Formats: sequence, C-alpha cells, structure tokens
Amino acid sequence: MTDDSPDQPHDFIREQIRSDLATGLHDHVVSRFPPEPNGYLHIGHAKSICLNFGVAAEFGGHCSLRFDDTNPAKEDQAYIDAIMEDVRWLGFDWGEHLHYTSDYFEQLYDWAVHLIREGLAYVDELSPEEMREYRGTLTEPGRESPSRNRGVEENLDLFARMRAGDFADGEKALRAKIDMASGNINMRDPVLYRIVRAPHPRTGDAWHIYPMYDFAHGQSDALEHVTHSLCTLEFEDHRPLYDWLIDNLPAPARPRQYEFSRLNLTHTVLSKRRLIQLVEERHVSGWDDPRMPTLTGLRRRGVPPVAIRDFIGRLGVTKSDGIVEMSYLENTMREHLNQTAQRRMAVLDPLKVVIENYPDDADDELDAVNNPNDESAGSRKVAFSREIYVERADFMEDPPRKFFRLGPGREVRLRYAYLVTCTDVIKDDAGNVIELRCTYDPESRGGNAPDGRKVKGTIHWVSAEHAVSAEVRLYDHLFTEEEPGSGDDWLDGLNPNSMELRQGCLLEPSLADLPAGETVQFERLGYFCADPDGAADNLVFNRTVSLRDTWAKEKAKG
RNA sequence: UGGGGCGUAGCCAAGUGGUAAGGCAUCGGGUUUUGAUCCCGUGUACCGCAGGUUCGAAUCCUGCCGCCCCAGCCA
Repeated sequence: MTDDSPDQPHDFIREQIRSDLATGLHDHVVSRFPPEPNGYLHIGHAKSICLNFGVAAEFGGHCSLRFDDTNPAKEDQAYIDAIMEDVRWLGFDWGEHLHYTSDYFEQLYDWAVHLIREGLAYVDELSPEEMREYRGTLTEPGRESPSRNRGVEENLDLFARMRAGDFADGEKALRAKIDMASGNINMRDPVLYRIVRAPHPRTGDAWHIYPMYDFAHGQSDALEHVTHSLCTLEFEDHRPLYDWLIDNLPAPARPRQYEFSRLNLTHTVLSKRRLIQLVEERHVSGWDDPRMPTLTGLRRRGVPPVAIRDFIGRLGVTKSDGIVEMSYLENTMREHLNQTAQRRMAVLDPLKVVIENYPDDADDELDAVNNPNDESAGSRKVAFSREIYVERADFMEDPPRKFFRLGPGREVRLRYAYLVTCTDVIKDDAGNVIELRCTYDPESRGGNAPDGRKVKGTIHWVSAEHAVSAEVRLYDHLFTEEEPGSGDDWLDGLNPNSMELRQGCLLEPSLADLPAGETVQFERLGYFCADPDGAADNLVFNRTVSLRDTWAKEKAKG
C-alpha cells in the first residue's frame, strides 16, 4: 500500500477526500455533525462524531456542530445542552463553528420563494392523507396534485400567507415540482415547508412554517461551505433531492453527500424512538442510566471517552451494515482501563475472617501497587488487621482440586499481605458459613514466605476495622437477546437481571473519596466508578465492566 | 412488480486482475502476589451462488440468490 500516513484510518470516505484534495477540487475539508435536538446522543452518534471531527482534523479544516432544529414539535433546549456536553465529553471541539439550522430560516424562506418564481415549487392543499394517496406506492407511480400548476403569483401569495400564519397546521404545504412518477419516492414532489404552529426553542413564535429536513440540510451544508456531507445509509435515496435542490438554488457552495452504514450493537437498541421509550416507560432510570448505550449513560457507567473513540476507530467506516458484538466494546473498555485504572480492593459479598494468631493491637500498613502497568501511579498503604473480610465466593467448604482459593486447611495469599491458612469454619444454626478462622504466617509479610513455598491462589480482602461500606451496582446487558426483535415485541428481550444491586459491600477506605469521573479496578472483580447517587455516608459504585474471568468459564464447562 | 444500497472466517474489516492483511472472539501453551494483564501459537474464508472473459479474478462481464433502506406535512 502506498501511503504516507500509515497510522491514519483508511476508508472509502477518506479515500474520496484524498482524491478531492489531490485533484484540487478542495484544498481543505469542512464537515459537520448535525444532530436533531430531540433526544440524547448514543454510541451510534459517536461513529458520526468521530468520523466528521476526525476527517476535519486529519485533512485540515474544521467540523462544526449544527443543530438540525427544524421541527419544534419534537425539539427542546434541554437536548441541545445535553448534546453539547456529550460531544465535548467525547473529546471534540467545534470551536467557533456552532450553528443552528434555525439561523438560516430567513435564507431558506427566500430560497423557497426563488423556487416558486422558477416554477419549481407550489403550494398544495392536499391533506396529509390525500397526499399519501396521490404519492402512489413503491411500485406504482403517483398522481399530480390538482394544485400542481397553480400560477407563480398565487403560489407566492399563498406561501406568504402560510408564513403569516393564515392557515392551520396541515392545511397547506409547499412542495417541490419534480416528478410524481419517479421510482425514487423522495422525488415525487416532496414537501418543502409545512405549517407548524408551535413555539420554536430558538425562534420562538417568529415562524408558523418550518422547512423539512430535505429543504434544510443540504442548504445549510452549502451555507456553511461544507465540502463533504457525511450521513448514514438511509439518506442515500435523498441524495438526488439534495443535489436537485442545490442545483436549482443560487447556493454559495456545492457540498457532496456521502453515506456510510450506521453502527449496530448486540444486546442493546440504538434507535432514538426505542431509547425514548425505555426512558419514558421507566425500563431504565433515565437517559444516563449506566445500562443505556447513550453517551451520558456510558459516562455514568465509567467508560473513558478515549475507549469509545478507539472502539469506533477499530470498526472502520463502510457501507455494509452489520451488527457489532457488544463484547468488542467491552474488550476495548478493558484494554484502556487496564492501562490507566488504579487498583483498589473491595469485597462485594463479605465473609468474615478472623486471623487467630494475629495480634489485636497491631498497627500494620502494607504497600499496595496502584497500577502494575503504570509505575508512575505509585503505591499506597493499606491497613491490615486481625479481622478482615474476603469474598464469599473465594471460599468453598469442599473445593475441587483446581479451586485456587480458600478451603478448610488450604493456604492462600492475601494480596499484598500475608499467607493465611484456613483452620476452622464457623456456621450458623442453619448451616450457613458465617465466619472463617485462619492463622497467618508472620514471615510472609508482603505475600511471600521465606521458605519459598508456592501458593497458587491470591485473594483480595479488606480490613474489618478500616473498610467503608457501599452499595455496588453490577450491570449486565440491557437485553438478553443479541438482536431485540424488530417488531412490537422488542421489549420482550429486556434482561430482567441487567442490574444486580449489592448492599453492604466493603471497600478499601481510600475509595471513599474517589473523584467523580475516575474509574478504578477492584482487583479480581472489574472496573468501577463512583455514582452520583452516592453521598459521603452512602457510597454508591457502578461496575463499568468486569474483568475477563476464565475461571467462571471453566466452571461453566462443568 | 419500482428505486437505492450491501454480500470476504463467529464479529468488524483490508484487498481496486497475479493467486486472501489485521483486530476481536475461539482453542492451545508460557509468565504472573489480580484464575486479570502480558507473551507465544492456533483458522484451509468453495471471497453469496452459477456461468463467462483471461495465462491468471475476491477483484472485469452476465444471470441468479440473500439481506438492508424508501410510500412522515420526522430527521
């Protein structure tokens, strides 16, 4: 491959850009990320964000953030604010290039008038139902509206009155005059403007008519001198209309639209409609529920934005639609967290252990490495004492040979501490194990015995006296099914155990003041971050992702 | 029965006529005070199918099959 920049991604869009730069069609790149402010951004949007901001940065140019706010009935300022926050969090900066389609309403109106004067647009009074009927079907051509050949002056007058608010919603609409027999339904005299008597988040009551997506998007691109207008595959058959409008308007630039496939992920849904439904029907706690594939949800879950960017980058950009395994995302999260997350100890399901030969009053602090993959992370002191807690799952009364943990008479290493041997098992009346008695080897401080004996298992622990308690939320896939049904039954695939609540977990005390936004590894368990639901006296942690667990896999095999 | 796309290993994806990259997963093995990490090894992908052109095709041609999108005054 002949390439001067082997580290840069290669895909058909970047190839197109290279070509356009090479032929001199453009000498820089202008792109844009154009969300409609009617919902929260999800990981699918991240693909578009990374692509658009990515190419602008790679080839010189800029990428703007443009709110496609042409439908006041569904949009809201709160979404605008949230979207900006999410894009920034993901790691992108639009600088001065913040735009709103609503900024162009006046220009768009003038252009509509221009089309009318050219005889390329007309005011129609077919009702929505009639219009659907006249449109024909996928296989049959449509019929022309009786209003189609109305005179220019009358159209001009009617359109002005639409703007003035003389008509009710749906009473009239401005349509392009193209071809009612086109195989491409978007070309069958598409509606350009409709009457919507609703206040707009930005323009208030100034307008009673609003441009449709098709009459706004390409023109906004042109006004911003966008060179490459990148969107998803479903807009492919809008491209002829996009081009038709630019061709028939005195547009200041000639953007080209390119389409790529959107991201699909297993075990979740990525359609705005469904995400809204999950929120509204309370299947999740909100847009930022850590189980949601929204950027705000992933953030609350503790996923570093760089992991998302990296994940998106690994997928590439193509036109073929597929469905990416959620485990791929999780793996990317682990990969980044493994390098950067500090290690801590936390016991999620505590089982008390008394070390009988350990002094009551010892004041023992052990050195624990903060991140074995990053020496600069240093180490910390962890208090040890006679009574500790270990993970209940790290003890078995009658363990199989390959269980490298605690069992009667078995010796294990307490991470960074001592070698201990289980000497007694204490049970309640019902026969449940409630406490372990152990002895420790005073010579093994730090975790190694002077005699060099091998201890296969190392388990984590917390000091009873020093630990802080917390609630921990363990998340799993939102859907048990890889691909939630495409029909109304899609909710049937919801995972009833997508969140497991653990109360009374015991954490290493340093976790009490873990800064928000920092994700740490609970050794041997996974990556966790503090949740905003928590308070100083009521810590709450979210599991970002578990560690890979080959032991669990081994057990599952039987 | 219309229009627009897409089909390379379980998933993502290179490849643009010269005889199939890479990543993830899987399965082995090694190292290891996280059964994590790390390291090493591991896949015959009939390149959707069938013909054709060519010395030679995943790459060109023809036909077929499968999947996705489009009939909002949503984007």
